[in-house]
Amino acid sequence: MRFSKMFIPTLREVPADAEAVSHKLMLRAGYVRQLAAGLYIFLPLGWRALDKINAILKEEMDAIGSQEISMPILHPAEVWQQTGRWNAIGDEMFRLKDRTGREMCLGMTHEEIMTWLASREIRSYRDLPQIWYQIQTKLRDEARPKSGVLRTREFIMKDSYSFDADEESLEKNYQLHANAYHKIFSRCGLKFYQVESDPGMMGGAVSHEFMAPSPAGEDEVALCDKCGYAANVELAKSIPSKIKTEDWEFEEVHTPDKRTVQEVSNFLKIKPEYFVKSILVIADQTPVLALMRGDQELHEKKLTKIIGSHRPAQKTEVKEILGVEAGFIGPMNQKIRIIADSCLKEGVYISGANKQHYHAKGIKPEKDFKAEWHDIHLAKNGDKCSRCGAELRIERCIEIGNIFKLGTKYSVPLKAIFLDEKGEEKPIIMGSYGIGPARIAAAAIEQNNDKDGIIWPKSIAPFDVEILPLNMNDSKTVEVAERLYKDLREKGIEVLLDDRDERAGVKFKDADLIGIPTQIILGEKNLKEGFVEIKDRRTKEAVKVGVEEVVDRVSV
RNA sequence: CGGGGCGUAGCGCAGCCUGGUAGCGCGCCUGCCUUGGGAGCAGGAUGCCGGAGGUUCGAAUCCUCUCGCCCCGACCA
Repeated sequence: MRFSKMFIPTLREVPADAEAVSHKLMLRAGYVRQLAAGLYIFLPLGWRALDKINAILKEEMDAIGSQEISMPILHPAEVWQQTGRWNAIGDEMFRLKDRTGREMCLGMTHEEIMTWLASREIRSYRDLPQIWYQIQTKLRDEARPKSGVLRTREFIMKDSYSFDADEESLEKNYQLHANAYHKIFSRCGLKFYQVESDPGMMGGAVSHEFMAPSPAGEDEVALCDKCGYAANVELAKSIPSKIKTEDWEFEEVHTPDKRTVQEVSNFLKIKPEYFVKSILVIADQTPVLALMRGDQELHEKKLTKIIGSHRPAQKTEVKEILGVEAGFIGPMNQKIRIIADSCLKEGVYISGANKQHYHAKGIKPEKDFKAEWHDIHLAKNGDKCSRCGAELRIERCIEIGNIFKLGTKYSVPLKAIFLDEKGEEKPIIMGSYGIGPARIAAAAIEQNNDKDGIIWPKSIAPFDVEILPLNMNDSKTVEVAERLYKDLREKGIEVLLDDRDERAGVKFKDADLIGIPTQIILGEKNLKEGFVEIKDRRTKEAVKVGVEEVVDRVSV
């Protein structure tokens, strides 16, 4: 392509409402434009990059026997009603009515429709296994679209679905996908981790996420470099640092108006890890007391798995239920259900004394209070790995893909049944697998950029090579540029020729910004001696090469 | 949905407090000049000051409502 004919609206200044690096660079380099919150237009360069990513997705999907199909984006409500998700999902689903008043929605994912298809067409174990996939638009009315293309209300997704006769076969398809995903993300030049994750509303028991480390990400993962344990912090197990067991005897300490752990800690000059933090929550009308060590954070999702959905108690409720003001509550002599974090099992602690302006020192777990012990704290840097004891590290990541074992969650309600060898009816065992191509692009930029702009991994760059004829008024320059442009393309290399009548500086700046991996620089002086420069965008290293050698020296 | 911030030219911003009819830089257009890191000179175009209502002789500026966008949090197949 010729730069002069291609729509590449680069920006000198950063639009004010971009925060994430990838967002800023995608806007500045002319890859995307924003239509409204969470709605993005992909411009020619951006679309080419996505095409590259999608081509890789297709190759790797085809390689595991997954078959590409295309499903409607507009769905009738009934199918979603049958699985219960019509009601389970709230405002995140775009809903509408057709002209006859029939309720419809815009697809946010396709488990229902895929299963619907399977239910009509798959009869026998002989029809299994199947893997179907599509690369297609999804719509979700996100509460908070953010970070450019990373969280949007409309986005393209590669979603595949496996249909199996039994668990072993599902396991096989699950591993096929996991392996394919490793290949895909590696080929896209990303640094990534496969981590254990919470299946959430997708249902099913097992799921993994593929996470690309980046400060722009929304998730945190806990990683053990020694044994390889890797999990999203929403379920990561960890062992907080051990503390010394003090030989305090039980006593009540006057702590006037000192309520928070920090306040009491400062007042008594005792570190927060010697405190028990008591948090009252209300789960379905029933009060539950959650106990944390003073230096730990409660992880809501972990608690939800144990007691179901809940909310924090209001101040008046605390007084009503426990008979003492928030800030002075403790676990002793409580009649209500108590969930305590496992790390509190050992040690001697301080907590509220259940008495206004008093805290109790010398509390011994199991002796002074009973509780159900669970890991309900948020894993943090420096915690120990629950498997091998080595130190964990927490890294912020972008979720670029996920894989779920769904089991029969969708096949049962949608009656996707097959007859096995014995003629018995069985529900199809399913899995679902997603990848966000735009997130791959954004993550690639997040992981590969410098002060001058994007540095695309070769595999997903919108072009392989950019030719920079520095002076378009020099006939020799133009002649060589045109010849290289033609020869390289004939060799199957995708070339962007900056044929604009711009000064050298502008061309250099734009080339670095849009990030094509290889630049071929044609300067007058070099050309007179028969040389051009081949410059690597990433290292900025340039080599002088004879004009006739260029085509052979440029590899894809 | 809760908290915060911002809407003035294509982009980045000033002006608003203290009301008097719109400004800067970049970009854009024309010409000259220049061609190895966002050149220079000369000339030019561009605004419902997000929208609606109100106060006032007069509103970008003050007041009320509303819409939009961004950030933090909640939420997130």
